[in-house]
Amino acid sequence: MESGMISVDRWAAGSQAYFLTHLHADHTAGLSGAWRRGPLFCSRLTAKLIPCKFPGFDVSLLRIVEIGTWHSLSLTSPSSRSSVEFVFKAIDAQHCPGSVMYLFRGESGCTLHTGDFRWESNSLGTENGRAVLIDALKDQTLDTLYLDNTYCNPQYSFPSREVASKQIVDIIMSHPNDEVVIAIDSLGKEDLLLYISQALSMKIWVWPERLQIMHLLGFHENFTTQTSLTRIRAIPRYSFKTDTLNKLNEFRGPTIGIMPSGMPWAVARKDGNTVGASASHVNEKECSKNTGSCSEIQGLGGNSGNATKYYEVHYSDHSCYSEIQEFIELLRPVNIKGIVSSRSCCINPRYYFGHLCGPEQALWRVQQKLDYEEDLRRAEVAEIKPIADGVSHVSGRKRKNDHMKFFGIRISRVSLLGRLSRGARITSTESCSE
DNA sequence: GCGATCAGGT
DNA sequence: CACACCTGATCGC
Repeated sequence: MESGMISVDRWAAGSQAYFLTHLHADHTAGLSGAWRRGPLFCSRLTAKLIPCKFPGFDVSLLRIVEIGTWHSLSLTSPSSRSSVEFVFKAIDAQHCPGSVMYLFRGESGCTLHTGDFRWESNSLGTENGRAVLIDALKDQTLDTLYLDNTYCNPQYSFPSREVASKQIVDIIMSHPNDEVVIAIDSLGKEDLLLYISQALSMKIWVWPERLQIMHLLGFHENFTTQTSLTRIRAIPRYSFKTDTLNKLNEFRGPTIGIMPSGMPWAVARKDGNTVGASASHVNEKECSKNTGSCSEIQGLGGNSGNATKYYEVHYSDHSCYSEIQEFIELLRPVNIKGIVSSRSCCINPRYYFGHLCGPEQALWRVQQKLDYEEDLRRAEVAEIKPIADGVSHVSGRKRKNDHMKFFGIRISRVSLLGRLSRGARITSTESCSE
């Protein structure tokens, strides 16, 4: 998001406030230990990880955004030089540790930036997120939704991370004597590793820098850097290749690999057709010793020689199509912008969800509001209640250096309608890519 | 020499 | 196919 005043996951000069959703590299391009361009707003956990990720970073720039409470921000309009007030709220994005979405409310309307997020139905995190969003938006129009559209295509259907975790444990248990290698990144998949560790009552090896991250995240018992203590190791994804697996197979005994992020179920091509559809969400493959390439094993009896086997299991930290659909149906934004700019048009949110957004969605929300009023039979609900709560006041007073204020605002019916017309104008000119 | 950015790979 | 992230080349300072 670039409003001229606020940037989300963008680090070039020209903004007065910078917001970080999470610490993956594709959202921190331009950030470094030497970055000094302004206050950086992020979750408490992300703030804890930043000095490790960016040594030398000036931590006095960090502004910790507590999840679930409103924060206020006063910026200066570049054109009129007058003061512009915003309030914003962070919501757990359930993507990786510390990841959040940001909901902004100001004179120019209401904007939600999801960052990367997973919206698993029936999960506690989603229940909480839904309640927070409903409460935060009340009857207001969401003018713009910046959406994690990674899997915004009906072809993309995969199970919850809980189900995928069980599949992975099943695979490991079916190889009780083998070495196990799991590919992970510098942040994320901790819940999976914890689940495996607990299910098998076994520590998991990680490389030293990753152990440091684990300790910062509060995991002290389940991980080790001693190879002698365990047969399960998590290695960087860029090290997870046939060569590595084959060498382990050769020197440490029978080895299987697990790639918890492949896309074995179906592939949506640019022409919209599907390739390699698989209902199981688990692919068993083997590493060729000579060519270094991998081939798929058809069926269970396909064991050929001593080639290393590896499994692609779809464990995703992004929402699948049906989860994105549920999310958009909840929010009914006037405008949607995908934050993932793919070469293919297969994941354009407008293509599949155009009917759920547009200016008429503002009217939809007003109708919801009218229904709500009728239910309550109270005239006062025509105005939104003050948004400050006791918890935010306490947490705000405790920190003197973070320059945050908390206050309640009242938004009248008139200002709601004012945003309605602006939303309509935006929609007629916006395209989906940014 | 360093950082930012991009291409190409796993 | 996609993700996250590596390496290496290039550009600008």
